Amino acid sequence: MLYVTAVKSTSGQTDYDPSRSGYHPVDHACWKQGQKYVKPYYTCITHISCHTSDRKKIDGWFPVVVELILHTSYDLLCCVYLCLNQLGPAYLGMELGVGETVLMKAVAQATGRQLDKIKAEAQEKGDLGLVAESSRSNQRMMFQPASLTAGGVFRKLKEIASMSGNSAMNKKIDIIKGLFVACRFSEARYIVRSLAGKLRIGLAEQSILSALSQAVCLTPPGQGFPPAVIDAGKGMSAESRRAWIEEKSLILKQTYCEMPNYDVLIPVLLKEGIDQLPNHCKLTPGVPLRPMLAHPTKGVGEVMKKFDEAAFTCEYKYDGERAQIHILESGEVRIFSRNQEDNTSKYPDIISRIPKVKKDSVVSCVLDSEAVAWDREKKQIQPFQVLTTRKRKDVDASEIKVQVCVYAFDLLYLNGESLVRQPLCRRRALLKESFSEVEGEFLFARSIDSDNTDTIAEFLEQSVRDSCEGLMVKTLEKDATYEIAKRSHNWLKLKKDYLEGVGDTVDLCVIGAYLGKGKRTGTYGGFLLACYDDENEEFQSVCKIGTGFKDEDLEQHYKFLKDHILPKPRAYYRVDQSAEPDVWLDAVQVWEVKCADLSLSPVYKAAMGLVDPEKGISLRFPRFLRIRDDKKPEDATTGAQVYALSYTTKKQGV
DNA sequence: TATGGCTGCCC
DNA sequence: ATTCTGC
DNA sequence: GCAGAATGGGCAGCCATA
Repeated sequence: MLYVTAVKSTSGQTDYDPSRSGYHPVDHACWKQGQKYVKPYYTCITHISCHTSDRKKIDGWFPVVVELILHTSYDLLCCVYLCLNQLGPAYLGMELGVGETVLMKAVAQATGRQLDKIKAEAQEKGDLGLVAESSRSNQRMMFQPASLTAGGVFRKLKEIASMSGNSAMNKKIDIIKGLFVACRFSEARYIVRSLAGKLRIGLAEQSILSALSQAVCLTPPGQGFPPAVIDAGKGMSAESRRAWIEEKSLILKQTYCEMPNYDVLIPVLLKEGIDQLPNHCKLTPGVPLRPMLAHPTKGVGEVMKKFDEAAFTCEYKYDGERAQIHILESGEVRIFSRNQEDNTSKYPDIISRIPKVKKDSVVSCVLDSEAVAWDREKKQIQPFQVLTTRKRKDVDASEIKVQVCVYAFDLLYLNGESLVRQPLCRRRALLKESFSEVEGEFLFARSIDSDNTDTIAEFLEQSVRDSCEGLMVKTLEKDATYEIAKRSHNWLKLKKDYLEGVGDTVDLCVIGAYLGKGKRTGTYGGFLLACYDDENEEFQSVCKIGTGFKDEDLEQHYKFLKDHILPKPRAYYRVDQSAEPDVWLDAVQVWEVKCADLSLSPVYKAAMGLVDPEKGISLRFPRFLRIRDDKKPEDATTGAQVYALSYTTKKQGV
């Protein structure tokens, strides 16, 4: 028999719809008393997508949570992970090892269609998930496979992640094909998106946490079944109800920031309740916490306005890698990345220097710092691009070629006590009391506590001269805690390239375009840019660009450029195969583009031969500013000018 | 055993 | 990383 | 201002394949 996965409409698949008004988590659940409770996969993710606003998505998802609270906490955990598209906490390092390419192969095999056809259709639809959903499986089944459950899908994803070694890819593809065969409704769409790493349901971490809070507030766990209280907010005014949920939500969010592990959090939330959560899940050395991030700022004036009268400090913004260094009571040291990945085995050199930089008073702590490449001979900071060449796994201290200096700027935990609710001035004082500096190994981030505009502007200049990216600006007392849940971007960052009319801009010619995905389906999502090399009379690729466009800009570009499509590239285009665009374009328009830096590139061709026989120059963080209608393609920035920019400003990668 | 493509993670 | 958009 | 989703360069590590 031929099993057909294609079902266009998602309506009418079942009466189950937790997002409809008047939904009752007992009476209307997709489960009847006496049955073994199993959460179907499609009821976990599918229906969320039909909601338009975030608020509605949360409102639509929370009944699902309520239902799960009432039944099995394991399924709740699976649904949370599925909706977040995570396999587990980042520091456990589970990864699928599956991307677009492998997925397309799997879709092609499962449907018996040509890989090229799948590719083309995915480009046209801007979503491989939609292709999988609308394709018929060619798998011949003796029996129709059991329908997918949330737990079942989650276990399969973990199984895929666990595979390594010989022919692992084929085994992964087999599992994916097995999932496709069992897909109903629009499940294949979400399976594919999960595997591709972009769920795009308009609901992510913050909304999940909000929905979880709302659910445990209104339907407290642990009531037994059937529950006496379904809506604990009944009778409250809409306003006080909202405020109450918001308040409880902050508890969950703050706890999550300090213990970002749902495996731990969710069972405790269900057993102990939201109020007790902070008593059971605390900031713990050995478990990474979410780091404070910074908002970009367009100048000292904006900093002054944002921080108003509050006292603040300006620190160098070092160009390295965030390193959250944990010293456990046992003496063990662990190092985590900005995204809570475990980098401990990457930095044996940092670990071995901890005993000499920490004071004896320190038993346990969590440091916030930046690890920066350091040239020991010249005693100077090295560019970010040098840092990235370090080995990442199981590094042996004796084989390290790129040394690092740690620039510490915060202390979040000390000797059994969390400092995240302390103001920065106190945390910084404790940091300086607890550690001593060693040149080239461990230093405190350079800072000044000044509110003088000129002094700050000069400090910004100096930071750039000292190989930094600019400044981080942080209040010292007012709103100066490290409470990520209250404000995750509580610091300001000030870089020269944020200033209007300052920083490097180049005028580049559009020579190709890439078809957009997701919300950019139907227009170009990115473009290939080139400089003009007057020496060889050729256009040399410099970078791709995909940000800085208003929606309106994208529309305009699409309409204008469609009349300049070429069947094949001009003979005088220099483009690496790996950057080949979906659509070649005639060199007719020049764009002004801003960047933060220049880099030595194995892919892009600008200034090739000038800077290196094999490598060209590319841009770091390129973004679109505007069309330069006043410039002809031959007036674009030249390869020589790009080269000049790279060394006159002592740009780092080059 | 060497290489090249893909993936995930830094920024 | 940067940037834009809807709320 | 927040949350989410578009998109950038470039590296090591891993796997498939020559």
